[in-house]
Amino acid sequence: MEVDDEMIKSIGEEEEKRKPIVVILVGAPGSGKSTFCDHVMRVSTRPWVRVCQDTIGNGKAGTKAQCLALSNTSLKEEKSILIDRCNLDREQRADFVKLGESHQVDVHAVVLDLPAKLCISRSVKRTGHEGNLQGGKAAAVVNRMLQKKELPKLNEGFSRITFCQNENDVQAAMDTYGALSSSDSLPSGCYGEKKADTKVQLGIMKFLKRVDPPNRVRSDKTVPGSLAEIPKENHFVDAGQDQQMGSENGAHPLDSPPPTLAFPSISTADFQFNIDRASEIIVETVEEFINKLGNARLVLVDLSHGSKILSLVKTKAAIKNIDHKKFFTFVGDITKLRSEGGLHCNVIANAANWRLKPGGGGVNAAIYNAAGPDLDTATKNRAGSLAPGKAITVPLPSTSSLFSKEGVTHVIHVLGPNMNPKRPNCLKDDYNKGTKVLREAYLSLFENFASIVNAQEKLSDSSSVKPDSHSHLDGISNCDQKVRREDGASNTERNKKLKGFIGETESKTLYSVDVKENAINSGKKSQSLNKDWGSWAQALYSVAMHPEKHRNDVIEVSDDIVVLNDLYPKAQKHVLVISRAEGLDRLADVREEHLPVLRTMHDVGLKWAQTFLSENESLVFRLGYHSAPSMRQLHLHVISQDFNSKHLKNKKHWNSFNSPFFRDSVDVIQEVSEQGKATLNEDEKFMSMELRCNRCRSAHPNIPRLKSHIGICKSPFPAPLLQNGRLLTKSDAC
DNA sequence: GTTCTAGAAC
DNA sequence: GTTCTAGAAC
Repeated sequence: MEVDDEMIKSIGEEEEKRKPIVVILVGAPGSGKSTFCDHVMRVSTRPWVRVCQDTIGNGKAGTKAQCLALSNTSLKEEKSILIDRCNLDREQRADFVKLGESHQVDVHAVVLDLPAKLCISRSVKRTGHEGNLQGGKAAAVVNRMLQKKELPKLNEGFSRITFCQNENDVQAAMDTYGALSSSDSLPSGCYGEKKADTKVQLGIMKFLKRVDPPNRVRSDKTVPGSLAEIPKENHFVDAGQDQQMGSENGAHPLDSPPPTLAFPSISTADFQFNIDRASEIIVETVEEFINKLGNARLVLVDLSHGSKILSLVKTKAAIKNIDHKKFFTFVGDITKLRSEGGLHCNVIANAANWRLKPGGGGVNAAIYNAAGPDLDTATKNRAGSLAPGKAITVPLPSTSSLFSKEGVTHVIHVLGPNMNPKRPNCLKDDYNKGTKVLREAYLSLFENFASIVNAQEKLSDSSSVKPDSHSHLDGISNCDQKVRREDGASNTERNKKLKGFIGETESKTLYSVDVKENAINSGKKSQSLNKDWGSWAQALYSVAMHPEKHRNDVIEVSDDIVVLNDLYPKAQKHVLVISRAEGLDRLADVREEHLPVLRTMHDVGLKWAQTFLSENESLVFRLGYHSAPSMRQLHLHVISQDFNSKHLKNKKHWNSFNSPFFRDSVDVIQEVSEQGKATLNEDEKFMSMELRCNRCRSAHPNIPRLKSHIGICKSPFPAPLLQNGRLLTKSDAC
C-alpha cells in the first residue's frame, strides 16, 4: 500500500474541533482486525472505542444490534469507533456505514485483504487448536467467507478506503490511524488498491528468478498475495493472454488456491522411460482429465532448471491449447513447494516403488523424508504394495511436517512402468506395454486426485452449512465467533438442541436410503480414493463429514463427534459415537495426539449410556472399538449387554462384541496414553471363536441357541469386565 | 456393514 | 426337510 504522506500531514488544518470517525474494518477471521484496533488504541491520542461483536456479549454471542448501540453511544460522546467484525459483504457493512449519515461523521473502511492461508493459520493458532480437524475446519470457514467477500467501494458511503494486502500495508495503516489526533482527519479516496504492488511482487519475482529464467515477466496488473496465480504467468512458454486477473469491478479472485496436485514425471528417471514418449502421455492424459477437475489444477514438477521433460510437456501442452491455468509446469522441490516456491499444492504425487517403501532415492526418498515416519505408517495402513499403472491415496496425518509446513493433505503413490533392467518388473523395450501402463498410471493418479477434490468439496460444504444451525445469529458478521465455535468452544447449546432426536428410530429407513445413495456416489466418485474401504463402508464417514445431511439419524453433533443410533443395533441400545476427524478411519490410525478425541468420544459415550440407564436401570453398557471395523471412520460402540436384537444374526456379530476383537474404550485410552497406540486384536480367529455367553461363559453350538441362553442367563459378568469401569451399570451412573 | 443363497449340519 | 453357516456380491 502506498500511503501518501504529504496528504496525511496536511490533515486537520481546517478543523480544530474534535470530529469522530467511524472506521469499519473489513477482513476474514485471522486477518488481524483486533491487532489493528489494539495498536491504534494504544498509540493514538484520539479517544477510540472498539466495537467488537466477539466481546460485546460478555462471553455470550454478541449481536449486531449491540454493536450498533455501542457505536451510537460512543459517537454521541464524540469518540471515534473501530468496528471490529468481519464486515465482508456490503450488506453487513451497511448499517455501520449509515452511522456516518446519522452522526455527520466520516466513515472509513480499512480492508485487511491478506492471503487466506495466513488468516487460516492465525485462526487456528488463536484458538489453540493445531490439529488436522480444527485446522481444516478453520480453513473451510475462512475460505467460505472469502468467497462471499465483496470489497468495499466509495459509493457504499465511505469517504476513505484503505486496502491492505500484506503486513507492511497493515502496519502503514495502523500508523496512519494511530497518528490521528482528536482534530485530525484523513483525506478521502481509495488507497492501496490492487495494482502491481512492488513489495509483494518483488518477493514473488525473487522466487521466480530462482526457479525459472525471468524473461517472461508480465507487466499487467496482478493480485499481490494471490499466490495461487504465480505459475500462470511464468511456466508456460507463451502462456498467453491474461485470463484471470481482471478485478475491474471489485470481483477479486479467491486468495485460497484451488485444489492442486503436484506430480513428478513418472518412470522417466530411474525407470528410464523414454522422455519424449512420456511427455506425450502426460499431455494426453492431462488433456483427458483436465475438464473433469473443475477449478482444480495439475502441476508437473521437476527439480531441475534444464528439465527436458518439463520443456517437452510445456511445448506439447501449448500446442494442444491446454488451459495453462489448470495445468502448468513448475521447477522446484516437490516437498517444499509452498515454503520455498510459494505454490500451495494440497496433494502431491509420489513416484513410489512397488513395495511402497521409503528410501531408494529420487522423489520417493525425498517425500518420505519430508513427511516423516507418519507417511510410512499411514501408507502401510492402506496397502502393502502397488502394481505398475496403479495409484493409491494416503491421507497425510496432521502430525507430518509435510502437512504442517507445506499444507499437503494427501500423498498419492503412483507406480509407473519400469524400463530399467536393473529394477524389478522390467519391461525391457516393450513400449507397447510400457505406454499402456504409464497412461494407466497417470489416469489412476488423476482419478485419485479427483476423488480427493470431491471429498474436500463436500467437507467444505459441510463446514459452511453447520453454522447455519445458529440461524438466529447474524450471518457473516459473526464470523469470528463462528470460527471459535467451529473450534469447539461452545457445543452445549447445539448438543441440547439435537438431543431431541433421540428415539426416532423410525428414521432408520431414511438413513438406509442415505447409505445406499452414498454407497452409489462413493462408488462412482471415490472408487480409487479408498480402495481398502468398500463403497458400502463409507456411510459413517459420510455422516461424520455431513451430519447436516443426516439430521434424522444424528442424535448429537459437535465439532469433534457425531452420535447416531446404529442402523442395525445388536442390542436394545446401541449407538455409535463417531469421530469427525478426517483421516482417522479406525483404531489402527489412533495415536497419542488423538487422546483428546478418544476422551471426548468416551465422555460422550458415557453420557449416552447414562441417559439410557436413567430410562432403563436394568441395562448394562460397554463402550469400545472394533479392532478392525468394517465401516470407515473411527467410531465408538456404546452397546447394552443384553444383545437382544434381531440384527444379531451370526458368529461374527457376536464375537465382534464378545471377544478380544472388541477393545474397551478405557483400555484403548490407557494404551494410547502409555504406548502411543492401541493393541489391535484383528485376527480372524476371534471372529470364528466358539460362541460363549458373555456372562457365565457357557458355550453354545449356534446363534439361536446362544440367543435363547443369553435371554435368560442372570450370572454376574466375568471379573475382568467388572474392573476398570469397562462395564457401566446403574450404580456407576449414580 | 447387510443380503442372498448354496450347501453343510442336524 | 429344516436350520444354520459362511462366502460372494453389493
